[in-house]
Amino acid sequence: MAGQIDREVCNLAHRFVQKLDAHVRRVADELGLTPTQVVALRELSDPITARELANRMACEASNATFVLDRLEQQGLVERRPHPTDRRAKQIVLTPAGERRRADVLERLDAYSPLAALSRTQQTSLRDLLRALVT
Amino acid sequence: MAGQIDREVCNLAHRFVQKLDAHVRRVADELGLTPTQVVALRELSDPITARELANRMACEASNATFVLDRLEQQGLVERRPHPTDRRAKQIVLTPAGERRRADVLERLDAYSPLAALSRTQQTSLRDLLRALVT
DNA sequence: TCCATATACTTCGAGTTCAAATGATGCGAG
DNA sequence: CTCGCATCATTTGAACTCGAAGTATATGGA
Repeated sequence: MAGQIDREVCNLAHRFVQKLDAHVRRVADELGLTPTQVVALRELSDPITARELANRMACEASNATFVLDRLEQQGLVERRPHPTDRRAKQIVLTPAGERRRADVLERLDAYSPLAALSRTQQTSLRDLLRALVT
Repeated sequence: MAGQIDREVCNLAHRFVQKLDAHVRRVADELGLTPTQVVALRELSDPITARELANRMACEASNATFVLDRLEQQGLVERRPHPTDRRAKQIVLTPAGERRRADVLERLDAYSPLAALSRTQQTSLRDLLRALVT
């Protein structure tokens, strides 16, 4: 049966992503942030636009707005007018935001979700997923 | 860099699961159900317990309670006392629930999320994910 | 120049999720 | 038998998600 393996793979993918989320949640609890804030800080490397953040977070733009509201309230980011596109806004980390981001990265990197796989297995997995997503 | 491939794989997995969710959402819209109801109906094959449903749905028990409330309100399932364990309840599909489930399965199966992969690729993917989740 | 279409951001509602607390029942160790 | 701990189901609260609708700006072509 074709549906058989479909089912299992979907279920496993779901569980794997849940595992990733659980780790993010753990880090968020440690740092007194919410999970989405952790992900947003992870992705906020350079000054980027809100849409670009949504792309990196793989979510809708409305979610980016939502999390940026919170981060802005906490003084971790700043919304500046975009230099060339007046529709857009440039998101910039404040100094406090930079420090927070450093904490986030340090804790996130203290765990490799792919540790159970060898290097060649990791690249196989990457290639298979690439084929599925595009 | 190790973190490099970690990042990409996690992102790809996230996007793949989003694609799966989008399909479920589409089916849910077509049938006038919510996405979670669709997933619950898919998993409700035999009379099972609420905990078992949560396991199959890969979610917390409280979510199973939540979705069962809705399905019960709509007359699609029934909660019966469990024959041997008085803590548990047996979830049974009503005739209307059986019909609904048939619709759900038909539409869900009309699309294979793994169509982009060959059979051997599918089993490779399954094995890699198995190793990650356990 | 002016209009049609596309894009950036935001607001809002409905539905989901997890996690913690609660009450009832099962079950094994002493 | 009974005490202590595990398990089933439920309730509740905070946060997250999507998608649709609305406003402002951009951009290409008539």
